[in-house]
Amino acid sequence: MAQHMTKSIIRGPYKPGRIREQSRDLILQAAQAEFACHGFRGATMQRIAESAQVPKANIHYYFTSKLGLYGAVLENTLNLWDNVFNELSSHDEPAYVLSRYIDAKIDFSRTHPTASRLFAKEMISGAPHLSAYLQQDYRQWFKQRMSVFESWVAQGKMDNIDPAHVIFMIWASTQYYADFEPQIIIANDTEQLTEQAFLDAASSIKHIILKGCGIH
Amino acid sequence: MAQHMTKSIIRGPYKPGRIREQSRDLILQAAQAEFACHGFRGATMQRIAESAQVPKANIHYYFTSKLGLYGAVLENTLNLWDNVFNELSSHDEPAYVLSRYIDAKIDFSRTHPTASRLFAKEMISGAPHLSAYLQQDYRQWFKQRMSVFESWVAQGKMDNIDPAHVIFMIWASTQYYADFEPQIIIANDTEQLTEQAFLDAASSIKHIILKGCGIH
DNA sequence: TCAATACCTGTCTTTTTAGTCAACTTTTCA
DNA sequence: TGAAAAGTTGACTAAAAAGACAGGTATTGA
Repeated sequence: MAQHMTKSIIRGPYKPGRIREQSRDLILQAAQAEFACHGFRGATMQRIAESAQVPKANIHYYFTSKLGLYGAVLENTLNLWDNVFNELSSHDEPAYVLSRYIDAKIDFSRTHPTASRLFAKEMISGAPHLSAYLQQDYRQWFKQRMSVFESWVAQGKMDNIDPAHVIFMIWASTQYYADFEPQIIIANDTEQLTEQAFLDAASSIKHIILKGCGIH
Repeated sequence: MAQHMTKSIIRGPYKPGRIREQSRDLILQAAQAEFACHGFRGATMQRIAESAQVPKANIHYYFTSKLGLYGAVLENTLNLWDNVFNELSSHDEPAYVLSRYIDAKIDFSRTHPTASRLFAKEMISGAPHLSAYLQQDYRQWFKQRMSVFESWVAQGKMDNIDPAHVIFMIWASTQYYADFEPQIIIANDTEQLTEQAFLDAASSIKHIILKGCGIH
């Protein structure tokens, strides 16, 4: 009530669908964290409800089922992903493109760790809910990048390495700092990963990838 | 019965504890796969029982509880890990050590994918059941390797890169081929990963890591 | 102001789950 | 060989889970 009034002042008068959007976002946020931590089967609607501080029945008002909620979370997270990486399309200089891409990936790991973990969990489980995405957008994206790398190899701008492995190495290395955080924290003897730690990681990864691929 | 007789012929006369060992192994195997796929909470005793083709009550005869079973699976897998990597202790030539290490890691991903996925799932969940291991054996192992890298840097045998990031890159890149198999399969446009695919991956990773670190 | 619509939630049902237990069979070894 | 020990399992219980739903409140626009 007081809360709703405040929001209406900030965001304008109520319209049908407005509250819907806010509540859905709140639930999606909590659900993402819960699914990222415990996987689809391990997550419970009750815990998601508690985390979002809404009654469990409220979740079922906005989402058809647990599976429907999970699908919405995945879709939501995929959009986020696309928005972040779409800009990095094409450029002639591999050093520039790869540097920016590695920076963006590391930044994503820092700012959206749960999104990264959600996908990691889904992949490790065999990606049963991502087949449509993997077969289409992802496959297309991957093939495009492959051809860019191949043109760089043909132009002598980098060593003759299978581009797939380079891409996998970049993904693996950058996502590692989100997905395997506990391991890194203990190795670093620290409480939590600072922004500087992520910048250092990006710097090392860029050094090794660029030099390792013979890119100047 | 027939099964038991066969085994007794192959492995000698029965002794107390013999059947115990066999049944435990069978259950542990099934449990590892189930926990790797669905995580601790997502796995169910019923599914593990079906996968191992034993009644659920039989699992509770050998393991105190679901948590006890999970602990046994983790311990079992940790031993496996140690046995594979302990040999690679120390050698003067970084190129030799890192090459063999990368080969061993990739081979582990190929031959023990569920073990890799089990740990990945546990890490992504925040490693709630691995704190003891991480705080002791792992920490110790990590510090030892760090000092080896530092001596290489001091001797001018490799570039001045924070060793932690190099180790993380190797782990991330090699484990990726076990943990993110669905993604790699779709990118490669194949049905399953062949041994050759793993060898190619190892080759590319070695090229990039060694050259990228300035190791000759 | 006042219907109409959107939103909220306590309570209930059904299914799934971990774990128990007592009766049973098989194996061992003296 | 036969009694003790080890192993096996169907049937049960209690707790936790997803989901349904009716009866409520809040918001809207005319």
